[in-house]
Amino acid sequence: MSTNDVQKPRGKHFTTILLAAQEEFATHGLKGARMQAIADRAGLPKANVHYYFQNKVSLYLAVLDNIIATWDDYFNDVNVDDDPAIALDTFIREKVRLSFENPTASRLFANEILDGAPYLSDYMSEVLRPWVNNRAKVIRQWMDAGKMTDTDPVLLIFMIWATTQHYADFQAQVLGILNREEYDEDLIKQVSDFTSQTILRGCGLEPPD
Amino acid sequence: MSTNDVQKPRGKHFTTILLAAQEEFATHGLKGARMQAIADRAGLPKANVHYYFQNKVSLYLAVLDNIIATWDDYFNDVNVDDDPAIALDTFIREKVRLSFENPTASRLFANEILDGAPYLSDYMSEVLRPWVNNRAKVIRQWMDAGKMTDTDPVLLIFMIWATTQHYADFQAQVLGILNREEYDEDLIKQVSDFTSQTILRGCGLEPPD
DNA sequence: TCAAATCTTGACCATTTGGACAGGTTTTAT
DNA sequence: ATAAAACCTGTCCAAATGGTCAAGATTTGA
Repeated sequence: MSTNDVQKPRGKHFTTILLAAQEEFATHGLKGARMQAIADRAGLPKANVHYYFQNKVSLYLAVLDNIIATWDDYFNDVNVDDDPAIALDTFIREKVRLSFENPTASRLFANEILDGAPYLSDYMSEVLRPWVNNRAKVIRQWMDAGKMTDTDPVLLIFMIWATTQHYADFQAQVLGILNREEYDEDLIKQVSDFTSQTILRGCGLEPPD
Repeated sequence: MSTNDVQKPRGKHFTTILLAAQEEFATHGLKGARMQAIADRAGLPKANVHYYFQNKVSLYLAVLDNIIATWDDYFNDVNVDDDPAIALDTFIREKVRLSFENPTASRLFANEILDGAPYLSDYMSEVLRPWVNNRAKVIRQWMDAGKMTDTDPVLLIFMIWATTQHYADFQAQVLGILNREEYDEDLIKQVSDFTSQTILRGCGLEPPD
C-alpha cells in the first residue's frame, strides 16, 4: 500500500483512468500493461493519462490503493459469540459473489502475487497478516469450544480464499471447461452452495438452510 | 539460409533456455517477459536464444507444450472400482506436492489464464474439458453408488485444483502471511493433511490413515 | 468579465525491446 | 582429413514504448 505523495484534485477522468488501468493491469500485470492500452480503454489520449498520473508505477500503485480501500470483509466483524456455521457460510457466499461480480480486483492481486508481490509486501505484513492471524484466533476459539473440527484455522482461510477466488482468477478456464460463454446467476448459486456445504462439512459443521 | 524450419534438433542449450523461459514467463506472463531476461537467466547471449526459437511467441508455445507434455496425473488411472477416499487422498497429496515442488509450471498456467488463455483455448477444449468430464463421470459413479455425498463432481475438481495450486501461485502471499522465508517439508505435510482431510470430510468420506 | 487555475492534446524524444544477420566456431559424418 | 551441418554471438536496426512539453481549450473564482 502506501500511496505516493501529492494528491492531485480528482478531475473528471480520474476514475475512468483508474478503472481502465485496473482492467489492463489485471489482465497483463504491471510489466505487461501498456500505457497506450490503458489510454485506449479509457478513450483518452495517452498524454492525458500522464496528466493525472506521472508514470506507470504510480498509476499502478493508485490502482492497488483504490482496490484495497474498497475491500471490506463481512468476516471482519465476526467474533466468538457468532455461530461458526452461519459466519463461515456468509463469508464464503460473499467471497463467491465478489469473485463472480468483480473479478478484476481479484485478478489484479493474483498478477501482483505471481510477480512476487513486490508492491504489496508492506500491505501483506502490515494489514493482511494481522487480519488473518486475528480471524484465525476467532476460528480457533470456535474449535476450542468444540463447535467445529480442530484443524488449522489459517489453512482454512487459505482454502476459502483459494476456492472462491478461483472463479475470478481462472474464469477463462472455468468457462472453457463448462463450455459456456459467461457466468450467470445460476452458476453463482451452484458454486456458492457447493463451496459452502463442502467446506462447512469438512470442518464438522452443519451447513445452514 | 535463415532457419524457419519447424523442427530443430535439440541442442545443448535447448532445455536450459526452455527452463529459463518458463521461469520468466511464469513470473511476468507473455507480454511482461523480456527476451533479454530469459537470455540472462539462461546465461546466454540473446542471439543464442533466437537461434533456438524464432521469436517470443514460439518460445512461449514451446514452454507451454513442454509443460503439458510433462503433466501426468495420478488421477488419470482411477476408476469406479477404486476406493474414493484413497483415490482422492492420493490425488490431493500429489497435487499439493507438485505445487510445492514445481510451482513455476502452475504459475505459468495461472498467468496464461489470467490473460484469458489466448494460447490455451485448443488445449482446454480438446484436452482439459474431456479430461474433467471423464474424471467427473467416475466421481459421479461413486456418488451414485452411495460411497460419498452427492454433489457436483466438476466443482469438486475445481476445488481441489484451486486449493492445491494456491500454494504454487500465491506462494509470495502464503509465505508473507505465515511470516516465513521459504516452504519446508513440514508445511507440505501440514497442508496435505489439512486439505485432504477437509475435502474428504466435506464429501462425506473418511480420510485414510 | 477576465485572469488564474485546471485540463486536454498533438507532436516529439530517449530508451527499451524484439529480432535480423553475417561471420565465426565447434561438432558430425564420411 | 575435410566438408557439411549445427551452433554461437557481436553488432545492428526498426518498431514499440514510457514519458515530456508547449501550446491551446475550458473551467473557476473574485
